[in-house]
Amino acid sequence: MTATQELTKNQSLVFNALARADGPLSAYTILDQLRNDGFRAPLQVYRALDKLLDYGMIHRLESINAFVACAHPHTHSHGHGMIAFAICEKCGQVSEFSDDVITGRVREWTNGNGFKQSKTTIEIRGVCANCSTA
Amino acid sequence: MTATQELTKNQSLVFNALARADGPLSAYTILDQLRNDGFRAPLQVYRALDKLLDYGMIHRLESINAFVACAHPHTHSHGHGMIAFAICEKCGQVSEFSDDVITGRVREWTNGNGFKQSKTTIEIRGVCANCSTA
DNA sequence: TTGACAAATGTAATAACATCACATATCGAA
DNA sequence: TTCGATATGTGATGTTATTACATTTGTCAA
Ligand SMILES: [Zn+2]
Ligand SMILES: [Zn+2]
Ligand SMILES: [Zn+2]
Ligand SMILES: [Zn+2]
Repeated sequence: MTATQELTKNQSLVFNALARADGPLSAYTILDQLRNDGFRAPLQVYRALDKLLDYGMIHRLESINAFVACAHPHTHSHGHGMIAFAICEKCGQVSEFSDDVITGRVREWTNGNGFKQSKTTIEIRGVCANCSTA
Repeated sequence: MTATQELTKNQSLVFNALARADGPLSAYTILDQLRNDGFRAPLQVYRALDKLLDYGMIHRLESINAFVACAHPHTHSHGHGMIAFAICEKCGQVSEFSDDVITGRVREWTNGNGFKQSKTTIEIRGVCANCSTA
């Protein structure tokens, strides 16, 4: 299966919940939103989330235990450059960006130290432009 | 109070547990290690951890829900440069480093986007040099 | 010294996040 | 059609973190 194709029923429901949200959602928030669609247990959500993470359609924000739909599904190639997230602690907005210099510096460190990197998390918490002017 | 001074009893116990560990510990692991010292409830650990984080003596690893004693308490100035952690998924070893170029690039992004950064997490998961040769 | 306030501690209960174990169903290829 | 891989349903359990409230300890000024 390729990334943007033929999701199963549960995967579609979970992805759509994230896609229509204006910010990150926790697994249990998703569960509550999908009760009327037949969801009864956390595992139904977590299994779908795992697949969607595999497909690169969503991201997990480790610092807030939440999940967000990928903001740039067509433009950035997950798996190559590292992705950074700026998370507003006021409104929950998440901005996603990729920086080749950061990616390069991390690679230099890992190569220099014989560290075989598998996954890298870069999360910036703070207050977004909108919320600081308001 | 300054950072490396006069911890309270509980703060000392928690800090020493982290300092003598060879890797990160979860709050509940610390709790279990301190049962004989009178610890009975998670909050006793979490409260001490919060203070030690304030003092910059320990770090929280968001991607693994664990805490680690600062590896460079005298050399790096927490609060200025951002700190990155390389976490071995085999042995648990954590290497801590700080990179001015990464710090600068993140600052460029946040300044350019009007984002007021408060805390930044950079965590690299993978396998350390020792574990990949073994 | 004592009264008052801040900081630290003790404890139980609860909330929030995530996985295990096992049964059943669905789908596609041999 | 039969087999294996994938997906699903469900309850129980495991793990991480916080709320609420009572008590103790330390500090300092009146
Ligand atoms: Zn993305
Ligand atoms: Zn905001
Ligand atoms: Zn440190
Ligand atoms: Zn290792």
